[in-house]
Parts: sequence; C-alpha cells; structure tokens
Amino acid sequence: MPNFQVPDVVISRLPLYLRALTALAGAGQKVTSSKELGERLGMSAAQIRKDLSHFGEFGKQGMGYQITFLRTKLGKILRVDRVWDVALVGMGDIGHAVVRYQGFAGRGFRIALIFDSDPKKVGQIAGDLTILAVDRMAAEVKARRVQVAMLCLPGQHAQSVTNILVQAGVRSILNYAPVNLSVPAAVRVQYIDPVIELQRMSYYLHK
Amino acid sequence: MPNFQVPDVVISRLPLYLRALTALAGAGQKVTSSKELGERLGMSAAQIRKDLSHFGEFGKQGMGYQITFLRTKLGKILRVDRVWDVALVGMGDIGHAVVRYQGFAGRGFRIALIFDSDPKKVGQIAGDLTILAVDRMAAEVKARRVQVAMLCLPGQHAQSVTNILVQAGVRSILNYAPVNLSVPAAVRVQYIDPVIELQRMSYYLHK
DNA sequence: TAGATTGTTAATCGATTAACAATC
DNA sequence: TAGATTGTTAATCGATTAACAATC
Repeated sequence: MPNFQVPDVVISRLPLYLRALTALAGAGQKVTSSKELGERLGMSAAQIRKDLSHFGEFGKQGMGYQITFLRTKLGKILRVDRVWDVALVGMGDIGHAVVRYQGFAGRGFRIALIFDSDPKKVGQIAGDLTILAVDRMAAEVKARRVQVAMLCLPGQHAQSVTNILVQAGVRSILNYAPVNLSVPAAVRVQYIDPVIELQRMSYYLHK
Repeated sequence: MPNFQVPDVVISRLPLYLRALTALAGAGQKVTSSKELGERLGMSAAQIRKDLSHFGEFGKQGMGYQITFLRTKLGKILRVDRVWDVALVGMGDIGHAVVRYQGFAGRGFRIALIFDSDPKKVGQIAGDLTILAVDRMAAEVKARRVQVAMLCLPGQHAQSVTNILVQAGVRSILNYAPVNLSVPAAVRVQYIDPVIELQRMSYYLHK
C-alpha cells in the first residue's frame, strides 16, 4: 500500500536493489526472492520487503519477484526510466575519468555539458562534447534545463560554482570536491570523497 | 566517558568532523563549537556533542573546542595519525585519476602498490610506482603487510581479486566497481558508485 | 561575574526485525 | 495439495533530540 512520505533511508537503498536486479538479469535469472536479494546485499529479507511495500506489491506469495518487472518498477520510482542530462564541471583527472566512464549508460544519466575555467581546456573535445567556459555555465544550464550536476573541481571553487548552478536550476549535485556544500533545502547533494570512505574503515584496523 | 562499543553510524561521521576541522584550521580559526560545526555540516549541535562524548571530553564549557586539539584526537581515534599503505588494483581511467589525486596526502593514506592484469601496462610507471602484475599481488601485499586496498577494475573481476586480497591480509576495501562484494565479517568494504549516488537524488527530481 | 557552551540524561522519534496470516 | 514466500503488523531495537546542570 503506497505511503505518503517515504523515508530517505529507504530511497537510498532502492538503487542498490536495482543494481543487484540488473546483475541477476545479466546472469540470465528470471525470478528472485527477498531472501536471495538480502543475501547478495548483506541485509535482511524483511527489510527489503518492507522497503518495497512503501511503493506497492511487486511479488507473489510463494513465488518471489519477477526480475524484469521489479526492475521496471524501481526504475520508474527512481525516475531513471528516462535519461537525465548532467552538467560536469571541472576537467581535471577526475573529470576525465568520469567523462570516459562507461557505467552511466542505461542507468538514467548522460553527460550533456562540460565546463572548465581553464582557457587552455575550453574548446577542446572530451568524449563527444566541447568543453565550455564556466562563464557560459548559467546560460547553458538554463537553456538546456539541466537539473543534475557533477562537481569535479578543486574544493576552493566548489561553493561558488554550486551557487551559480543552483541559481540556474540544478537540483541534484554529486560533489567530488572534499568540502561540504551549503545549498537550499530543495537541492540535494551527495558526496564522493575516497579519503572519507577510507577513514570510515581505518578505525577498525589494528597494528 | 569512553564507551565500550561505539555505533558504526557514529564512526562514519567522525571523518566529516575531521575534514571540517581541517578546513577551519586552514582558514586560520583556532576554536570552534558544536553549533558552528553543526551548521557547516548540516546536522544538530547535540548530535556532534553526543558523538564526541563516546570518546572523551574534548571541549570546555562556555569555550567550545580547540581545533588543533580536537583534530589530533579524532585523527588518533580514526587511526589516521599514521600513514597506511594502500594497494590499488586496476589502472584504467579511474585508477589513473586515483593515483594522481593529491587529496590523500596528510589524511592517513598513501598508494604503495599498483597492480594491473594487462601485460601492456605491467612495468609502466604511474606516479612514482611501477605497475605490477596481478599474479604478484598476493605475495607483495603479504610481504608489505598492506591492509587497505582500492579496487578500480571492471565489475566482473572485483570478487575474485577481493578473495585474493582478503586471503593476503587486506581488511579494508574501497570498491569503485559497481558490484556488491562478499567478504568475511572481519573485512570492511566501502563503495563508490556515482550512478548509485545520482539515483539516490533523481527520486526527488520533477518534470 | 554573566554569558556561553559543554557533557549527559531522559524523552522522543524512527528504523529494523520477528512473526505470521494470506496466498501463489 | 504442500511448500514457499509475500506483505504487513506489532515488538524491539537503536539513534536523535531537547533540556539542563555543570562549569569555563
């Protein structure tokens, strides 16, 4: 029975379910169960069933879940049943790796605009896109109605670029710069900082 | 008053406190408060005080926290008051970006070993390290007693490489491959998958 | 001192799990 | 049918917050 307001922690797990279902489908499997998914993802079967129950009834008692059907449903819920244009800002090493990354295809996103502040980089081609000057960022993002951005630039510029992007209509920001961003409540930010992740594990190391 | 067992969710926030303190110190600030930290990190002051209280009393009533002192304490708690050698596996685009990333310095980690399975890459220099064959991984990781690894390789090889690394003594794995890894309970894994992060936000987009 | 802010307690809030009727 | 597994409820568990005495 669909609920009014779904907890954020539930939403944050749906992409993991989607990824696991895609892996199972790729291995040729047609049906799965909350038990199998839970084992693959290291979580309880009850939690998976509870999470899914926020959105509807996707399985059959005794039978489990049709993988293709559940993938489609989750894709719609997460709004990745379309392709979102993404603006990438900063063409250093990380920006280059992100542009060349093959993993976006078929998962709901495509890099559609690339910006850099370095005049030497502006005008160069990356992937099949021309690198544009950051000066043009607000205008281009508005014109293309881009709502998603990835920041691959040094920390000291991240906040000012963010302010421009938000002003231009961006509502989801994936930030590779190792700084916390301040944004309005309507804008969401996710962070990728490998050192943060390593430090979350080093607490448990010995020697 | 130090507690016996600190919740994992508390540990996972400490690196964020450390990063914020480093930013404040870099701006020349000497003292901060749970209120200021909370505002910068988008969380409540009470939560920060509660988290810190698991490990000791680091502030003074009415005064707040000496930034240098608290940084040192958090560094020790997280065991980044030393430099951990990291083994990097896979020298594709992501591996290259990670090797060249300047952000590890001074935060507790250094890439000490690089492996790739491609004979054309083996023997090449990356940073100041020679790329070694994956065949030698178990021996080198054991010999150097490396406990931390980063996986920058295609998903289909991630689990088999993980098995070798764990067997060789690795206990922390940062996985850039978009697959869930199965590891013994004593081994910790963190994941970096930009698409997962984007999908966690697209749920909240409209249009 | 007066004001500020800590560390800690207790209350609140929310998330996870266990259990099971429903049913494929 | 018998066995399996769902969706859901209620209980449990854990995390966050509010409040405040202590004290710098």
